[in-house]
Amino acid sequence: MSANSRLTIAAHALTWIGLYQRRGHEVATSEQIATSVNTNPVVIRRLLGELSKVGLAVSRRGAGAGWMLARDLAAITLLDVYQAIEPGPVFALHRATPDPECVVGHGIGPAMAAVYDDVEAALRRELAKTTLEDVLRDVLKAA
Amino acid sequence: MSANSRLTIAAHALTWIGLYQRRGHEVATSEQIATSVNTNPVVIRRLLGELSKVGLAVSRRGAGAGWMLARDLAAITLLDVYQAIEPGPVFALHRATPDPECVVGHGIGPAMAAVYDDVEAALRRELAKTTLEDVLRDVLKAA
DNA sequence: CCTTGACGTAACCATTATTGTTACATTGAT
DNA sequence: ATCAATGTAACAATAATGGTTACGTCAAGG
Repeated sequence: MSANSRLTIAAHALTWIGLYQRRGHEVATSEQIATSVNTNPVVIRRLLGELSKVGLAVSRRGAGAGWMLARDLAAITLLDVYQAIEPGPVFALHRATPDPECVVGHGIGPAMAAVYDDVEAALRRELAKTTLEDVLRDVLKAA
Repeated sequence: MSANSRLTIAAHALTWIGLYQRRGHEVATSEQIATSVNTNPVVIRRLLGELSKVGLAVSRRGAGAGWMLARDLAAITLLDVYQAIEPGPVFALHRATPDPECVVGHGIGPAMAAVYDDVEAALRRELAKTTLEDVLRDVLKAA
């Protein structure tokens, strides 16, 4: 599976902003975050742009611009982040429609879809258990 | 996420073989399966090849060649199939190592890895709940 | 022993998602 | 008016998936 690191980067960015703000700073720039993540600032701006659309982050423009959290770290779960940035499901059905004349080809789609729904629900339940506050606590504990 | 349909196709193929065998046939050809799945026979052979490596399917060569199940449908869970064909994890950590001088950059990897382990475990638990026998029952019920 | 049907596999290509990068218009406090 | 940083377009590189063609290999049955 094309493992993607979008959730990792998004959680990293938000956690970084949260810690930075707790240390007394107003806003964090995409360049600062990109340095910690070790990537390009545009990657950060793109991700935070998606997060701002769903009300997890807020950006300021002009002089003294940068990013802030829209809510406290404790009020953001990994599920919130996941839903903001993950478009498609983990598993897909057939690319081309299976043979509808075949019993299996006809019934396999709904059967698998039901399973996939349960799997996605379990995945979401698990992601909902962890807040970014939890993540930050683990991060500081490891230091 | 690059939603992939490999699990769907694999479950479809195995279920098809299982039903075909119950109807009294010895072996199923990749061409027959491909017709039901609506794809190319090579795609089926590639997938079943991976499944045979972990002991879920068996192939015969020569004249009268084709595929058989290595175990009954009731003894194959979707987790078995998933583990045979899914190489990587659903979520990945950073592509490039984050800044180790940064508190967050240093601790975020292990923190997220722990969460991802729990998520994968939940996903596997869910897939283990369904056997191909269950899938076939749903398929026949829909007919 | 040789024909034959299907497997096993390599080699491409097309499509898509993700990530990295450059470039530039826009914003808004100072 | 300046200027730092956002918002966004555009493009390349990489990788995974899936479709296709081609061909060597195998073994049952004539």
